[in-house]
Amino acid sequence: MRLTDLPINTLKEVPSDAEAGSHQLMLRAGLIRQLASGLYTWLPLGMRVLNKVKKIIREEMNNAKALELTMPVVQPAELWVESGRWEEYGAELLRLQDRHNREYCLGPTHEEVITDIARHELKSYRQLPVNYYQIQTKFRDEIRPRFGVMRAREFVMKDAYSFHIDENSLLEGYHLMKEVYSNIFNRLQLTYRIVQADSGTIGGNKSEEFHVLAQSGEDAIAYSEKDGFAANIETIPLHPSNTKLAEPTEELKLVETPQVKTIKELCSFIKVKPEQCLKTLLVQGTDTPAVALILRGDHELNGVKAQNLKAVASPLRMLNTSEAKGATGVETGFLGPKDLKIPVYIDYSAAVVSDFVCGANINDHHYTGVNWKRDLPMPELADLRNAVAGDPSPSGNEPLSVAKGIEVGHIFQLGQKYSQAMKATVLDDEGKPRTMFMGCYGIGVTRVIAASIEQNHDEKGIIWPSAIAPYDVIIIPINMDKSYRIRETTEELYKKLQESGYETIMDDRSQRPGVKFADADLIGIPHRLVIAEKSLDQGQLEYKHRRSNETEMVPIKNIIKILKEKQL
RNA sequence: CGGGGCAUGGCGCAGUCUGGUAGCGCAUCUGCUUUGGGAGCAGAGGGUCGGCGGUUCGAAUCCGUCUGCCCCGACCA
Repeated sequence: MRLTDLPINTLKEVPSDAEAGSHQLMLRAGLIRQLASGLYTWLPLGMRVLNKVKKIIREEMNNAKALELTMPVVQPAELWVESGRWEEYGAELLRLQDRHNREYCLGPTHEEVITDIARHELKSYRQLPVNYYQIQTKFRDEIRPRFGVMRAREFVMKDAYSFHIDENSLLEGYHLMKEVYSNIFNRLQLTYRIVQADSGTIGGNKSEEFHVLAQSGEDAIAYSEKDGFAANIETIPLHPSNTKLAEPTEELKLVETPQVKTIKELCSFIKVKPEQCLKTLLVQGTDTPAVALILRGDHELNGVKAQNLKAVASPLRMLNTSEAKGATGVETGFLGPKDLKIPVYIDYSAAVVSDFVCGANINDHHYTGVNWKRDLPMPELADLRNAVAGDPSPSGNEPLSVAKGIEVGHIFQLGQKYSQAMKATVLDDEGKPRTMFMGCYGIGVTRVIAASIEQNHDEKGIIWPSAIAPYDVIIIPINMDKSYRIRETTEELYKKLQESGYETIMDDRSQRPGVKFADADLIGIPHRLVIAEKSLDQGQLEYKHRRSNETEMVPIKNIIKILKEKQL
């Protein structure tokens, strides 16, 4: 493609809305443009990347005998009522009505539709197992779209659904998909990790997530290299600490702390570390207006774990400041476990802190040098927090490391949740109807692209992995307008590369070299070939890989051979 | 949905406090020069200052209201 035929509108300045690195680069390189909150147009350059990702996914899915189909984006409410999710799914499901006031939704996922297809199309166990998939636009009315295409409302997803006669077959299908996903993410040249996960609203039994490791990730993943364990920090059960409670060394002291309401403020006000402070959170109780949960200052409450306590109302609800004050008589910043007149639970790790700092249950006051047993009785212990780096791995005693991840894939063993609700049965070898077992498998296609950029960029721009680069090669002629030789050589080279199957950009714009170099770097084309007078005399051109800092002179006539060698 | 911020040419911003001729950089177009890392000079086009209502002789600026977008928290591929 000649750049005179392909308008690439690269931006020097960063659009002020873009926060994440990948979002900024996608806008600057002209891959996408925002239409409204969470809605993006894929421009021609971005579209090429999108198509490459789709192609890889299709090839690997087809290899595994999965069958491609396409289901409607708009789905009738009846199916969702039948599965129970019309009520369950909540505000994220965008509901709409047609001219006859019939109810529909925009598909955030397609379990209902595919189960409906399966119950009509699949009659016999002889037809199983089957895996249907599609690559299609989904809509989820996210509360807060952000990071561009990373969390958009409209996005492209590859979703696959498998149908099985029994649990064993489901397991086989699940493991096959796990392998297929690994192949896909390997081909996409992503650094990723497979993580144990919660199945959330989709439901079912076991599920695993594929996370691309990146600083900007929204999920925190705990892992241990040695035993190969990895899980979302929210899903890891934690046990009572082996640490012994140390003997008190400080006197209990009441300290005036005016307006000091957060752990951060407290730490700088009285010069302690967060792990030496205990924080008190109030949630709604089952039979009481309030239950107090005590955590170490540096730890995070885990909602699912807290919700599992009998005394805590489900679903979990934090009290707002006025309710909290009503239940305790104290402002929220000054709550503490000592002399608190409501049910109290304490996280295991908070129970082994001695000489700690906590709210005094008196406005504008905290205690320092507080010790369990000496100054107050030990409350009931529980596992209340998210795992952090250094916690022991559940599968051994290795300390866990924590990394940020972007969820790009999720595989589920759904079981019979949908097939049962929607009566999807086949006849078995005795002619009896049997409810099918299902698996479902998603890949965030558009998110994969953002994730790839998060992992592959530098201060100049994107560095595409060869597998998904919009073009393989860019030719930059220097002073083409003035030199017939340059033009001629460039045209010849362009033709030769195209014929050899390389997707090539030729920058034939009348721009200064600096502009061309900057654009080439920004849009991240892997191989750069520069044609200039000085090297032409030797029959050479300059080769540079986007990832490398070095250029080298190579003979023009050997260029195809050289590109082949560089392909890795 | 709760908390915060922003809305002025395609993009990034100033001007708003203290009402009085709408401005800068980038981008775009024309011409000349320039051509190995986002050029220089000369010229040009492009804005009902998010919408509606109000105050005023006069509103980008003050008041009210609505809308959109972004950021921080609870959801997910």
